[in-house]
Amino acid sequence: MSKPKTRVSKDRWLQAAMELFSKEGEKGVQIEKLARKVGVAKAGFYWHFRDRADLLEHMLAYWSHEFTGVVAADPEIMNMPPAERLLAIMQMVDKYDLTRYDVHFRAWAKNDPAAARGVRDVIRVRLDTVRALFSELGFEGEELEVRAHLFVCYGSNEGDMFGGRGGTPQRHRERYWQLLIDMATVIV
Amino acid sequence: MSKPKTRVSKDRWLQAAMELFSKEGEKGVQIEKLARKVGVAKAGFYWHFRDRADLLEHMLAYWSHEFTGVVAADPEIMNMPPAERLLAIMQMVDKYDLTRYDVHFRAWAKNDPAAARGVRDVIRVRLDTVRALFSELGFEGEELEVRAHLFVCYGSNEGDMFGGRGGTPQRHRERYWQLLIDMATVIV
DNA sequence: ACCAAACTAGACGGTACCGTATAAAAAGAT
DNA sequence: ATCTTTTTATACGGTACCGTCTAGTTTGGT
Repeated sequence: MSKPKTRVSKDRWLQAAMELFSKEGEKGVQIEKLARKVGVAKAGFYWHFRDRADLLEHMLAYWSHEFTGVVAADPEIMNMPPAERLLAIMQMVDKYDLTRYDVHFRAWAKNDPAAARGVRDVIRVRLDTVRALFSELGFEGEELEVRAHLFVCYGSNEGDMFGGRGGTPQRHRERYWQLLIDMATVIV
Repeated sequence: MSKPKTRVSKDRWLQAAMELFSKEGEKGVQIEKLARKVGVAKAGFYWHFRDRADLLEHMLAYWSHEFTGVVAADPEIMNMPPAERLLAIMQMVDKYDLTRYDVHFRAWAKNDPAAARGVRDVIRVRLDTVRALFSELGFEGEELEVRAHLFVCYGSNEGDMFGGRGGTPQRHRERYWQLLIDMATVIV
C-alpha cells in the first residue's frame, strides 16, 4: 500500500486548504499558513502539488464533486417522490453544510475565469437536479424554470444569509422550507 | 471651499477601492494597487485615511447606505401599490447593479465580525423593506416571513448566480420575476 | 537487511505589501 | 505676494509570502 499514505497526506493538505478557504477565501489560502496549520514545513506541500495554482485547481474539483457525490448520488433521496425529495435535499444540504464554500467560490469567480467556470458547472448541476424534480411534478417551460431557479437560489444562500445555521432554530427553518415547497408545488 | 477638493479626492480613493473590491474582495484592496489605479503615489492615501482598516470601514458604511439611498428612499417606488413595487424594486436592483458587492462582503464577513455586522444590517434593511410590502398584501406570521426571505434571497443573488446580467436577455428575466411575484402574492 | 519512494527540515532569493518619514510642490485664503 | 493647508514624490524598514534547493529522515516493498 504505497498510495494510502500518499493519499492521506495529500488529502490532509487539501482538507486544511478547504477549511482555510471556507473562512478566508482564495487569497487566504497561503502555503505557509497551511503548513503551520498542518504542523509541518511547507516543503512537503510542493511534493504533492505543483504550486499554489495546482492546489486551487484541486479545491475547485473537490467542490464540484461534493454536491453530486452527497446529494445526487444518494439512492435513498433520489428514489423519493418529488415533493418529499425537495425537503430531503434541503435537509441534506443543511446537515452536511453543503453550501459552506459557496460564497468564497463565487467571490473568487469574480476575477478568475477558471473559478467562474467551476461555479457555473456547480450551479448547473444543482439546477438540473431540481429542474428534473419539478418536471416530475408536471411543470414545464418558464413555470418549470423559475421554480428551479428559485429553489437553487434559496437552498444555496439561505443558510448563509439569514443566520440560518446557528441562528434560527431548526424546526423554524424546516417550517419555512415546507411553506416554500407548498408555495412552489402548487399550480398558479 | 476647502472641503470639496478634499471630498472629491477622498471619494476618488473610495470609488477606486470599491471598484477593486467588487472584483477582488477585501484582500484585494491593497493601498499600493489602489495608488497605481488612481495614478498617484500612495502617500496621498494616508492623508485621507488613517490606514487600511479605516478605508475598509468606510467601504462598509458606503455599502450599508447604498440600498437605502437608492431604493428605500425613492418616493416614486415607495408610493406604488405593493405588487408593482415588488417588480420595480427588482428592476431598480438590476438597473443599478445594487448587488455587485454582495458576494465579496459576505465572503469578507466570514472572518471579520465588523463585516459580519455590516452584512447583517444590510440584509435586515432589505428584509424590512420587503416584509412591509408583503404585509400590505395581507400576509402575516410565517407566511409573511417566508415570502420576505424568499424575495430578498432571490433578489440578492439572482443577478450573480444565473448569469443574469449579461447572460440571460432582460425580457426573459423580467418574465421570471413576474412569475415569481405571481407565485408569491397568491394565497395558498 | 536493503533499496527506492515518499516525505520533511531549514535556509535562500525574490517579490509585494504596509505604514512612516521627509521634503517638496500645488492650491486657497488673506 | 505670502502663508497655510492640502496633496504629492520618493525612499525606507519591516513583514509575509512564493517557489526552490540541498540534505536529510522515514516508510513500505522485496
